[in-house]
Amino acid sequence: MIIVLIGATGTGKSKLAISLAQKIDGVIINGDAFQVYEELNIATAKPSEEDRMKVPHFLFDFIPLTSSYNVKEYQQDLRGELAELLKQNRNVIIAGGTGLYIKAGLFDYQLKEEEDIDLSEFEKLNNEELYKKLLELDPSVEGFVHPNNRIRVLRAIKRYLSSNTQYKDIIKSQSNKPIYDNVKIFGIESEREINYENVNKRVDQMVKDGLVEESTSLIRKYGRDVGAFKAIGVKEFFDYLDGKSSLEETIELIKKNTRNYVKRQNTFFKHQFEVTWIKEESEILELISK
RNA sequence: GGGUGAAUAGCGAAGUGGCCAAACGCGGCUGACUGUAAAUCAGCUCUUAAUUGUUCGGUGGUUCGAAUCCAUCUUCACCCA
Repeated sequence: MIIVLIGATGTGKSKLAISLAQKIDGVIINGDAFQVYEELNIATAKPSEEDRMKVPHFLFDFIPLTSSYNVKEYQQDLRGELAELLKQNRNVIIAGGTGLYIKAGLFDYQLKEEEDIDLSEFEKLNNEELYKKLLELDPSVEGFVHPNNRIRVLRAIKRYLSSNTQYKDIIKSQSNKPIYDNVKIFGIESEREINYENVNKRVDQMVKDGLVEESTSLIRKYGRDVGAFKAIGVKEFFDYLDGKSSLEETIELIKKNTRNYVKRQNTFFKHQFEVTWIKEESEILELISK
């Protein structure tokens, strides 16, 4: 059985995952884009050593901070772990907040091997020109990518050039269903206001636990050009280190960014998954015992 | 007690007679999402079902027309006593 446990930041996913795993003799696989990185512990709210002793945890804390990781790699890693665990007939709980990663891993997203393609030619273009160029190459993305969304436009160009396949054909080739049997997706329901309060408290706790020290020392150690430093709780310290914002402002910004992130997560979950929304663990236990 | 300046939508801040329901920023809300996803991007944000109604500290004027001009009051800031 694969149980997917999603929910916005600050809804208590990790805790629930551990408790649930203990009850059903399950293991936990990380479904979070940033908890895969080493060294980034406090900002990502990675489960503690102690928690990891209680229940086997997979795909946590295993990518060097300075390497870049992406959906494709996660898809492979997740499927690799699942193959192994399902062979052993284990109950698996995938818990995390990165909807895209979880979806790409579980559903039949076609992410082909790609060669490196030099996009520097395209990067010189302005948004409008770039979008026009994209439509010349792959007209089927029209309506799927906003012209201002440079990152996506560039990605779409790269995807087309390296696969030579139109976007609509990639989508068509997929079933839009999980590739595994017996997948149950549960979402932790939380009122926005309570969720926000928890986020604020959680950030304060992180600060007490040494967030400032961890983030600033990692930035000093590795510089700023590190993909993983896009994490909330790290990037906000750039201005702090430059003396452009105070510690208080920085902490407030982290809270705000987390709140905004909560909103985006919920939008994704709501529209991209068929979620059974639950408030308590008992509801999951009841539903999976059927 | 005297003088000067300020008061604009949730906040900051433009606007100094018609093109103003009022730029812009922030915050908030909604949404998109197939290799940067804790990223990136879009829409909405006085009010109404609406080409509706009510606004720019209060009141009263001037004017065909006022957030913008005049008078007065209130509050705040600074300066002089």
